[in-house]
Amino acid sequence: MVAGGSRFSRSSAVRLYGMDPVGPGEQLASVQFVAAELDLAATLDSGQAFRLERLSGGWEGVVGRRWVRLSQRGGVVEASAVGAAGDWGWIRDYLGLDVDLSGVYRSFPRDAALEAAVRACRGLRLLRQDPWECLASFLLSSTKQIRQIRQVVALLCERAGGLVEVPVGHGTVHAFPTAAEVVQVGEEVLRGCRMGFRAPHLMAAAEAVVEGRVDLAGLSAVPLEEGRERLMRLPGVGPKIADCVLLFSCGQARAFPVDVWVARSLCANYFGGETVPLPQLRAFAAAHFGPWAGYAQQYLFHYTRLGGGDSG
DNA sequence: AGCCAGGCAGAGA
DNA sequence: TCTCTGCATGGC
Repeated sequence: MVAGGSRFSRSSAVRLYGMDPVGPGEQLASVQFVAAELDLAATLDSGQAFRLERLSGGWEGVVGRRWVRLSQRGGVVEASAVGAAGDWGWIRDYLGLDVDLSGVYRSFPRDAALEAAVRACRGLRLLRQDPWECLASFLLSSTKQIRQIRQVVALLCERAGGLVEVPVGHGTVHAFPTAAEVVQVGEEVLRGCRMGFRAPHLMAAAEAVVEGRVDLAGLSAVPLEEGRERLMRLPGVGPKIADCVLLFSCGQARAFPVDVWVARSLCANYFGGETVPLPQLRAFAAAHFGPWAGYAQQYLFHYTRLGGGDSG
């Protein structure tokens, strides 16, 4: 449920798109709620999700199959969506607001690097994303800059995803394609989205989901190592991408994806600047950062990318 | 122009 | 177990 008074305002008619519209009575609805310990900017700009774009005064994009606009003033978040927004629990889930961030901070080891990152990024939360969208997006992420991942994902949605309802006067917006839709468009279309050698990986993952050879929903209820093993059976999924999926969409808070930035940060701050092999970095992280290691990882990642620490 | 980007997989030491 | 390399593509 949403804290604070739910206020449905700014209603207006909505234009419908898609194959099976719900009906012409749907309206733009907004809600304001108090969100303690949330920095929306840090959360949405920290490279977890690639479909919410920063606009003047907020962010706009698609969550699940809903168009949404988000903004924040002080401790108050305003969310707008189209149609049956329900009790807005879905946006609270997406923003990970059920996690007690202060408790997470208290669980962290007391070391200078992490404390500096927390000071700089306080309020950064881990999103709870759709597992398929998360897996597909991070399959496309390898050796690409975040800006470029956003472009490829946008192309993919445009060419393979269905339409979602948008406010009147708004340009068309596409949902992230389902696994079945990815299979249906075929690999040539994927290559046209500039994903290069990742195209067959995405196609194979989509086929595995469609054929029921991988159960993404089940990954939340399985030990971390088991989840890794299952995901890494997919071509193009190694330890890093597996941990991204487990952390960003399966609630596995111990998952600790080590990319080039996190590796850089760990080497600089915990190994005196020497270059340490990836498996050793992962082993160190698993032992050092505790039950919320994945959050620590995201703080180090974002802080390092902002130029903080001794590694940027 | 050249190096790098939220990596992975295969080969070889 | 570690290191090296190719893989597409574009940003800086």
